[in-house]
Amino acid sequence: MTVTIYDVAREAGVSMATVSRVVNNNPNVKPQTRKKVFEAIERLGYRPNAVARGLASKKTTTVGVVIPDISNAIFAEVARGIEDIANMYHYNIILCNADKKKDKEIRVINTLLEKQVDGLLFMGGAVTDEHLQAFKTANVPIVLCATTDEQGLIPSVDIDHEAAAYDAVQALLKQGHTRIAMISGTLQDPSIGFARFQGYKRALESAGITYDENLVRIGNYRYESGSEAMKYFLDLSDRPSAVFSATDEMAIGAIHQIQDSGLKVPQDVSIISVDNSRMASMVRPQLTAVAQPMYDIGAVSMRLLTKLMKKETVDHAKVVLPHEIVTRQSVSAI
Amino acid sequence: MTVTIYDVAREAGVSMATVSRVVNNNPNVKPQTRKKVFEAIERLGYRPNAVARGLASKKTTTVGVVIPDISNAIFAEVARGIEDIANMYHYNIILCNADKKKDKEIRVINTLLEKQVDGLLFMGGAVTDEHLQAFKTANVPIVLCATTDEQGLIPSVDIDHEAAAYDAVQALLKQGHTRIAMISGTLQDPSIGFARFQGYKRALESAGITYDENLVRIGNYRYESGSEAMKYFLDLSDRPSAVFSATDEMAIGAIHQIQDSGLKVPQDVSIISVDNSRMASMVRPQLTAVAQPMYDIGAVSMRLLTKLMKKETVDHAKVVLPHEIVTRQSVSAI
DNA sequence: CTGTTAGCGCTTTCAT
DNA sequence: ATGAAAGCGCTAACAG
Repeated sequence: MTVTIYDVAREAGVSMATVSRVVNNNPNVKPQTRKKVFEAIERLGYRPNAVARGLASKKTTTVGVVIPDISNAIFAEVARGIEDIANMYHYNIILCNADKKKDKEIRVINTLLEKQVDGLLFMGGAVTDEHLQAFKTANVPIVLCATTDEQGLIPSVDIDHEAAAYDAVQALLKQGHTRIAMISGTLQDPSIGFARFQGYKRALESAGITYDENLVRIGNYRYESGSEAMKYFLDLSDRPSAVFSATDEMAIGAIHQIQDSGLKVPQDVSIISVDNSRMASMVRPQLTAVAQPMYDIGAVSMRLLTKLMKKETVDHAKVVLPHEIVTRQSVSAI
Repeated sequence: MTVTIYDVAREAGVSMATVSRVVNNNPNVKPQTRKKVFEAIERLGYRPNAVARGLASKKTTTVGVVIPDISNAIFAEVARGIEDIANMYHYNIILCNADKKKDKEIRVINTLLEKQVDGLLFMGGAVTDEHLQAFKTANVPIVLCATTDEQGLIPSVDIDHEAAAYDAVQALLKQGHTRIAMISGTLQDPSIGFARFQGYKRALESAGITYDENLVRIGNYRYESGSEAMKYFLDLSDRPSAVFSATDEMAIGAIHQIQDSGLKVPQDVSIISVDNSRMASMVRPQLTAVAQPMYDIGAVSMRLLTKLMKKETVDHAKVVLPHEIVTRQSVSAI
């Protein structure tokens, strides 16, 4: 039924070892024998069984990727970066959505490890002690992707979310804004939520502006929640002249809310966000945003993982990719 | 170093078979023995090796997914549908981007098959004879996802792209438009490109309108190409009063092009598209579009694949999911 | 309900 | 340059 390496060996009149060598491109094979083997492979339609190979060699050339949600544009972009580099190094990826839920994350990490992945890329919510525990039992390298652990024990690649937020708010400050609101993500989320909120507060502080909790609303990263938050701000007696949104999508919701209430962006309210997804240039006015290099985060973390898997020594196990502000039309001077 | 089923057996004072039984939830184990085994597993920190299991049982509980581009929102949505259902049936997915390139598609199909996936979900460009050939050598079920083969030999789940386009254009016709342009995808793409173009032509025909090739531009599905196509139409001496776009993203590019030239949507030009991605409600005016149920296409195709993998008999191996037009604000009467 | 025993298809020493 | 043979860790009859 299925043709095995043994069948090929017999057909070619050589040993299994020799077939294995030609299949694996081992140079120690006489060209003539190699040819014979290839012909036998062709004739029989032989297809190597990667599972058997994995068992024998203890390598599967597949890596596990745990991701919050592949249907989120930001993460999908990271995933593409990961897969491109994985492909380049002949790895395949097993993709698991875990929705930033701790239990689900732990569960998929374990099944990935059971599947004997050669390495693991983890993109999730907070990295808790339980995560650390699970990582410890893995005897394969792990890199955190678009996240970091508090203690900085695990290799990771990410941007500095706090600084990104800080820079975004600075851009608003520089235009003379002083009443600056924030549409935040949940503070439970360490990077996108908490870190960006911290950056916002630090920027305000640096300008001597006292923090006003009425100017902060927590959204769920979605368009609608951006709209709702903005509605709240607009109804304030003393409404903000500028808004910092933790994500593009909420920013766009805010923009439309402003426009729908007859006001103008940026003339009446300026808006800036962090992300710079493709959508940022697909709104009017186009959105000014701090760019997170998502594709690169994916690509670099996969590259780092390949090095770790090859046991190469790496100098920077914690890489922080630069962010930059891309100025479009949603911010103006007050 | 690594603890195996044999170690657990010794530790628990039972045979490997018994350990295997408790790990696999085989009911034929005395509760007491089961308990002993679980304790040994716990004590040793045993983690079953899925690769070894795969070799022995000839099942990997993983399915291969070839997708054009995971960073494309439409496909990412399908992928999420696939993964959710896969997860529900305890399958994992190996994800491969193939960019609708035939060579790449054939290559990943083969590596997926080498990895002994239990089934394959194929999302790609045209299904050529070479594809059919590759599918034939697979001895696992395959389902086409958001595509179909001409001959209808392979199980598939998709919408009727031709009818979707037809319906979209009908909606324009119903509003009295007669000069209707189309922003198409490449005609090489059977479903999104060619089929939608055919639907456009058929709708025109049904209304007795002669086809004018000046009213069709080929885009690349991206925002910018929608803008460019629209610019071309706007420069026509006798510009169209309505535009049908093959995708949301190009439609949004067109909307902005119209607005940037001082005209209004839908007052001056109506626009309709096929997709109904989340972006459709994130533009102003909100985009009227024929909804493709992408998540469902993914979910249903994965569900179908599970049935095929379990060798259940399926009555409809070719499922065509319904599409519906969701009316928003981008279309008005002429 | 439990144990014995062959493999699953391949890689990898170790010889030759 | 090539072959022989011993596993890799597990499942699946089969026997009892």
